[in-house]
Amino acid sequence: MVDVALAAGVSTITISRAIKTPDKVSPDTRKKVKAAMDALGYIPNLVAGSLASTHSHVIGIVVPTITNSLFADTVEGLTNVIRPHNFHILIGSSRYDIEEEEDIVRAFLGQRVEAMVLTGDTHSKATRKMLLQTNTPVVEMWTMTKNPIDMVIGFSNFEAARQMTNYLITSGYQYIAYLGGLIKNNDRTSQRLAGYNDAINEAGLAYPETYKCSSAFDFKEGGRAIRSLLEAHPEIDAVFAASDVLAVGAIQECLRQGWSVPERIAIAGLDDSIIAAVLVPPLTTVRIPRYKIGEVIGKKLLRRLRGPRDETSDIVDLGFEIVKRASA
Amino acid sequence: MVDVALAAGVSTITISRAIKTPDKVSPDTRKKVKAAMDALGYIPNLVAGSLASTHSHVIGIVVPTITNSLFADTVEGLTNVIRPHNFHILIGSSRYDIEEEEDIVRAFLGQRVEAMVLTGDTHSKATRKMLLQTNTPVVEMWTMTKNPIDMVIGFSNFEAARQMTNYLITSGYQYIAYLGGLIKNNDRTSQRLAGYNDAINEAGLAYPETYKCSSAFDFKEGGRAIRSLLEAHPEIDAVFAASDVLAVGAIQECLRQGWSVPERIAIAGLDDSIIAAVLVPPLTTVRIPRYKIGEVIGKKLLRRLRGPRDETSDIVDLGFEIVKRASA
DNA sequence: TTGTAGGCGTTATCAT
DNA sequence: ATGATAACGCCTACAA
Repeated sequence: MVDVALAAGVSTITISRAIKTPDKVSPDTRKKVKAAMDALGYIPNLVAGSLASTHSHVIGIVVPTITNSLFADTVEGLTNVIRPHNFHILIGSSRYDIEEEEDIVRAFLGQRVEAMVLTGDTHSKATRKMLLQTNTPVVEMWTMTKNPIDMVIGFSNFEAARQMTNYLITSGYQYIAYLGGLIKNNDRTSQRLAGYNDAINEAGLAYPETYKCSSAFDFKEGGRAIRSLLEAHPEIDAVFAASDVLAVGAIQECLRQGWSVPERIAIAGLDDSIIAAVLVPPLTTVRIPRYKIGEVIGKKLLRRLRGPRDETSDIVDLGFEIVKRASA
Repeated sequence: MVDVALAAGVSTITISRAIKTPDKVSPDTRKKVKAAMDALGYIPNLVAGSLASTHSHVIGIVVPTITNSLFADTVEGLTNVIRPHNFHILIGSSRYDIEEEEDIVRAFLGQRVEAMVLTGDTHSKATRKMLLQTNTPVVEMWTMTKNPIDMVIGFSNFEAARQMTNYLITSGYQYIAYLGGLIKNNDRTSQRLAGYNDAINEAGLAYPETYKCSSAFDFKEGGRAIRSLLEAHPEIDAVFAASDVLAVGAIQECLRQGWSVPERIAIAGLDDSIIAAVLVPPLTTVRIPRYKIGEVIGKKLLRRLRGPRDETSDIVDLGFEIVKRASA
């Protein structure tokens, strides 16, 4: 910057202003500065800028897995909103482990991210403490919670599961099993299970505990689960898989076994992943506003970080939608 | 850090050393420092550290789209390798636009990323210039090129397309159309088209230009393309879609139209995306080592940035694999 | 509209 | 093994 200043015949602060707040500099100087910058190939050191201004222009986000295109949609929505404002994204994947999440949060806070976006509302004590103590704006996403760290932007996993289960019940299925994800330290999967239980109870139904399976989100697990379910309980006529991955795996297995879907057994999922619509039969599932979640996070954070006071609620429920297709 | 130093009764540099190079500090002081840090909830400011040391511990990566789980796999592979070494990832999506890529590269260099990972080998002049001038380690991925900026880690899109086309030819198909992505400023799609052309020519075949379609990567485009192809050229008995997305869209459209796959028309893809195996019929496609690409990038970069001199080649061809399934 | 002085929170360097 | 001092490259505050 000193070099550029010398070349342009001005002081360094004028260079800084010409870059950050061009309208505070005369058009003439602006031109000279631009020329000097180009000539020298100057790229401002934003690290130094961050240190001096305490504005890093970076937002951190932790997702359980990057691979899963579900969260990728949210990340894409977020970047698209914040990029025009010169914000960037530091991304980390926790592999569904709150200790790993803690490590990432610590590292990102060290990088002085201006805000943190976390998946779900289940975090380690240390994570909560660090975030509160540093007074970092926080978004917990893909969930709804009564007791947020700060902002919450997502949908009710409980309601999504409850309504889909209800849909199966009112469609006339009598023996509805449940295929869910691992529950430990995962509020999304826990809430979905709770939603299923609630719907079943409300309807006055009662099944053995073994109507419920939980496994990692994996095609193969979905197949394995449905096989053991139907072996143990041949009366089962519908399965609600609280994740499309499991549902798809289950449907594939049914094809292999010659069990027709939905005639022998109906299968519903949750996510409306990209596979759901192209599957044969197309999957009845719950559509989550994945991209929108990212966009809303971006908008809320921009306001919180730079904008005027935000009067809108810090808890945003973006809802979901039951998508009825042929599989159930 | 000053507060921690005071609390521990040592100087700031000792705090720094206790964190970064614990073995250079006596076990006793280490304990005192740890206690002071915990008591104060101290989180070191890595921004200041980056400025002082010129090591940001951040690697930038630009992908055409985050949404696409293809690149997400690569990002996941990369993070998993570098996380244990305290490196982090700044991610950006260019939306298949080299001007956007340029903006992102400029911003990331401003953040003083220690290395940049780019998709493909087609970049703006300014992008190349910035990267070379700043002497930043660069990886161009998902491609092979004779004229790299620095490192190249990927596979030959030309060969992948050529071999798949060949497979269709040797399988006995006579009229093989091509469905590809948009070619402008995209070396991957261009190379795939070239590979198809090469195989067709080598086999002594000749088709009208209208045997080739190009469109955005989108289910609907795949469907639209195959409809117009078969209307214009009913003799076509196979389609090579140089992307699974297009292939899946095409297969879905065939189902709708009542054209059996592969009897009426065979369809092959490229990517081996997660959908390929679960589709009905399962998709014949080309498997790309997506996750591995990310891992190798991580390993090479770690060596380049911190390790001993790397004697292995800076151009790594990770190959691909023809996956034969029922659709062709 | 432009400039001066000082500081952001670390780490490199050189000493002890 | 520990410390004193001076950067790192920019921005804030204040001044002209």
